[in-house]
Amino acid sequence: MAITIRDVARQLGLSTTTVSRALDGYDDVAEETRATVIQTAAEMGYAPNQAARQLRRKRADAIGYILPAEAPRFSDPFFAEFIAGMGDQAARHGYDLLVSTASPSSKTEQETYARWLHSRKVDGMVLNRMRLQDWRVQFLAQNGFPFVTFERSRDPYEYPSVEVDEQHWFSVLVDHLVSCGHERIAYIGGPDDLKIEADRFAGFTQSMTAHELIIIPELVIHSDLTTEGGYKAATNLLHLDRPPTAIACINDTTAIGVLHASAEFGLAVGRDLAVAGFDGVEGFEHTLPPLTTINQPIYQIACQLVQMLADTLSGNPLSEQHVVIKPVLEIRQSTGGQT
Amino acid sequence: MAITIRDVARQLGLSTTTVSRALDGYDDVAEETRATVIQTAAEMGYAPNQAARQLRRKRADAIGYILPAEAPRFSDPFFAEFIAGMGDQAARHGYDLLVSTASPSSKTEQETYARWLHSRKVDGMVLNRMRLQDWRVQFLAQNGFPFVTFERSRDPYEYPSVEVDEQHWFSVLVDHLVSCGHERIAYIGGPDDLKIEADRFAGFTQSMTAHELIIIPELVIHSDLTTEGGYKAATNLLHLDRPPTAIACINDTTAIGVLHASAEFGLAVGRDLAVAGFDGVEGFEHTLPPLTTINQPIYQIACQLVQMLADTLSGNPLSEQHVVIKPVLEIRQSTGGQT
DNA sequence: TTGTAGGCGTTATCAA
DNA sequence: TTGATAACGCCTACAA
Repeated sequence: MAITIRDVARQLGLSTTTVSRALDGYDDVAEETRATVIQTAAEMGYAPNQAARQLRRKRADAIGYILPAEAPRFSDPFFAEFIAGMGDQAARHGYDLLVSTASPSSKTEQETYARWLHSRKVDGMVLNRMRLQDWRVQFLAQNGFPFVTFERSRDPYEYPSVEVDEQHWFSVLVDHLVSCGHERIAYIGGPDDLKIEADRFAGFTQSMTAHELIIIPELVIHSDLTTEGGYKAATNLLHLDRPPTAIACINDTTAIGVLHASAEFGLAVGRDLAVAGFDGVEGFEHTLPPLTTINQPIYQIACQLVQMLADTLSGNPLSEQHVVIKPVLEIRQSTGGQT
Repeated sequence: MAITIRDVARQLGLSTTTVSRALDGYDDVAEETRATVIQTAAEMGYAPNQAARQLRRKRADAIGYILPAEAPRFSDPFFAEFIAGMGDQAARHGYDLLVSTASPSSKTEQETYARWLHSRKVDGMVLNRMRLQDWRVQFLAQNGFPFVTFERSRDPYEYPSVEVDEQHWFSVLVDHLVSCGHERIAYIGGPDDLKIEADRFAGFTQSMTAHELIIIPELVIHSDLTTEGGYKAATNLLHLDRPPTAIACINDTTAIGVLHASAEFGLAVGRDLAVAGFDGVEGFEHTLPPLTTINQPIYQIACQLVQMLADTLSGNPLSEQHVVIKPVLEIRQSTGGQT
């Protein structure tokens, strides 16, 4: 059995109260007492039982994140980076990170959120991959449960969030394609109910319209944000009688698949065909050719989210409720940019 | 405040005992009583307080995983897939997955393991990226704490694990390079203390020796398992007076960087230079050219690990203590394989 | 400055 | 079949 506070107290001939307060840094403990307590506790390998502490303090010192994993063999590096960021920042604040997986909008997803909320397993949650109408926002907001999000759904609730002006930056990406001389530009997006799909496609439309270019329906494809999806979508596009000269992808992962399909068609990406992504996942500057993208600091965004959640949980007012991050357009060879 | 079991009991005019037992499926409760209890509890939105339950039951219904994140902007997709697999399987067994991050062998890592163990935040742990001598194995084993690992360290303790015969399969990979006619083969590895480094390099040596080829010291490089590291290592290799004609990489992520460097040197990978990786991360079949690799079912391995841990925790004897997974050699274009 | 005592919500033991 | 009661380990008024 693990060592309890009572064991430490008994060992020292003190009451559990004193030990508890010494360890928690209260100032009504003699310095000398505190010193011995801390030392003895460390020697004995004492660590407070979390369950007991949680029960008493009514908080879990944990934050939750439910990975929107669509399928087995889910390996979008975006999430590795996102989780690493949350984990690091959570640790800095003394929080644990509880992770579960659930298919978006599935029954499992609902059950998991409900269970974590009701059972107080976590003190707050981080959400991303927001949907246009997001039941999670409604559910958490209505239950008064703390949460922060990356991207904002369109639900009429007030909550802290970090976001990127997706529409604007996607239009910047498309502007870049246009400035390279492209007119017949395709778009490979994601599921219709996702906020990023709506925003990024809006950015696509915005830029095309501003340049008086026509959006050709057969060049607009809904895919699933995976490399495999991008590969298939691009294969279809390149089979067309009049294929596009440029393809703007909703994310980097999709773009990788497009690069592959292009190569199979014998096209030199950057010369015969321009390809651009969005996200800026670490390591994707090493694709062939290197991928032009909108680079968002995913790790920092994840840190920022946890920071905001931690502030909320400890009652610190947030200086900014809606943090807007400015990503960077990285022009690389996949759109003919310099090496 | 959340609804407690007492609220439910009061509502029904029953004792908390009966409610608890009805909900937990004990058979000494009248069927009729159970039915009303279950229904009322659901209607009231009751969910057991986890902290109280854990305190009483002396288990957390959670398993832990500490992500060996070396640096910020950590985005190896291997881990996204690994976490997704663990999360899914944990959920199936009613376990939560607690994730933290720590730099390998850092003080933080030690503190986190110690804290989770002593505070009983988790019932068991999953380890990977094992080191040759792994303090984690010693620490957990000596404390009698349940854990499972992917790969085995060389510590003299008995514990359940899943592993791949890394040496054998890396030698298969190198055999393949040799069979393509290569003799001047380079190796880009990882940190010296990692089990996979020792094993995969041993596989390299084994194959080279078997074919009576010379291992040229300047063609053996220690890198850091990242794309960036692979890029730099390959750049150095290709700057040599007599560069290699083939490069075997310790993992896929490293290989991606090698592909990039090769392109910068104007080399057509698959024709001028052969490149091979190891891991088989989902989506990496779409690199340019598609990467020859040893494909391990990462998702399934993660599931299997959690399954074994769950069995251990519930006292089921494991049918196999050391599960050996057979990966597959995927020959693709990066080594001149067929399209 | 230190100790006593009660309770957080649940489950297990024992008695009815 | 059900209920009273105690205990899990900790924290915190309150008392000393």
